[in-house]
Amino acid sequence: MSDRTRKLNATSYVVLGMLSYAPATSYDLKQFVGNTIGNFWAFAHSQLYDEPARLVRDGLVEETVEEGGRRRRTYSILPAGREALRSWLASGTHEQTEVRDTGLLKLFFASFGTDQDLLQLARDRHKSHRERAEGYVEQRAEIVDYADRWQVKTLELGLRYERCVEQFWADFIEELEGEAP
Amino acid sequence: MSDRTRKLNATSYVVLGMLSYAPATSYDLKQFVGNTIGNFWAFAHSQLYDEPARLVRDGLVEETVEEGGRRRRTYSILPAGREALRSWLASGTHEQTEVRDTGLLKLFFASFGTDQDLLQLARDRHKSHRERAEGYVEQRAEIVDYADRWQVKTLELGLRYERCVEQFWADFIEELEGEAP
DNA sequence: GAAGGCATGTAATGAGTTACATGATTAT
DNA sequence: ATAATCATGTAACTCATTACATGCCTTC
Repeated sequence: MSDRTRKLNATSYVVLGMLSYAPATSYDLKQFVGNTIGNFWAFAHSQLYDEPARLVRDGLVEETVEEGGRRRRTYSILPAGREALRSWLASGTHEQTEVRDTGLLKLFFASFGTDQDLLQLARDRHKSHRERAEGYVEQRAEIVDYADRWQVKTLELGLRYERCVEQFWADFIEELEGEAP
Repeated sequence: MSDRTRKLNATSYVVLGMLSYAPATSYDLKQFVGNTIGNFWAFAHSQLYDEPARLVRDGLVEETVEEGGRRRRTYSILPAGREALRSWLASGTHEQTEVRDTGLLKLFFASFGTDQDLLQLARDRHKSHRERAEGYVEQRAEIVDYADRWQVKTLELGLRYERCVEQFWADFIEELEGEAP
């Protein structure tokens, strides 16, 4: 364990959490993240190569290198890592949720564009949120029988969120079309 | 205008958008952002010092330095900057929305914590989203009479989102309490 | 056996965060 | 006139994004 304890961030806990299920390579992490929390919180694949290396340096994870071949690196969580995750889960959660939505930014500044732009934006966003909601429904059906109960719950929150935003844009399109028929 | 055109990002457009209303110092930007889009997409104040400087380098914004005193720097948008904003508003929007919510991450990994942690998490998150929703209601009342129409709309989306997530956690708390009475 | 995609990684750059510093203004 | 807070900025560090590079496996 290194003495200078770095402050862990969200990426750290995602990696620790994933590794709590089983040892994994960076590629495994990438796959798992891509199908689950990557839906709402995206990580570039290089982050999933960098972060485990940092956790090794921190003494929370250990690395075993495949003999010969491609010398792939597999990461396993150490007791200190499990402890870090537990203590994070037990700590208060006061950070503000961030919703990074380019569509919202464009709506905010829509006065500097045309009416056409805005209508197009609303249609794009409506479609995108609807598709994502549908994706969640499928995903839920696929995993509901065997996945971790809380993972399924997470998906349900995602679904509610997408439905809500989808509805917003639908109402908004209607409002716009009512004005300029 | 510089020849190597950097790819602008969300921060860039926020600054360009704000400056489209009127010239401003970094501090002005910080205030405006803090009261509006900062609610869902936060920017550290240093970003609002760095980004205008980059936009100057890009030839999209110009800087005038106060004579004497604190030599404060005021930024104004140039025609090329307005054009960049317009063209962004006219372009398609296909980026996925990111919802960076620590609560969601903790829910996802809740199996590695205790039931108590989870209940506490649900209560924290419920409270936080409720308060934010209430804040939006007030904010809307304050600005609805004079603010830009689309800015108000943005706030409405924020409000719907908060209500939706608030409800999720409320239902979830009920579910948990139903199990371990 | 060549092509295409999956798996694995690194380097370079750019951006974001945190901490530090200090000048101005207001309130007591 | 001192404290507190607002306003203004920079430096150091960490993190994220993008591009590059290439090995391995499947399929045709």
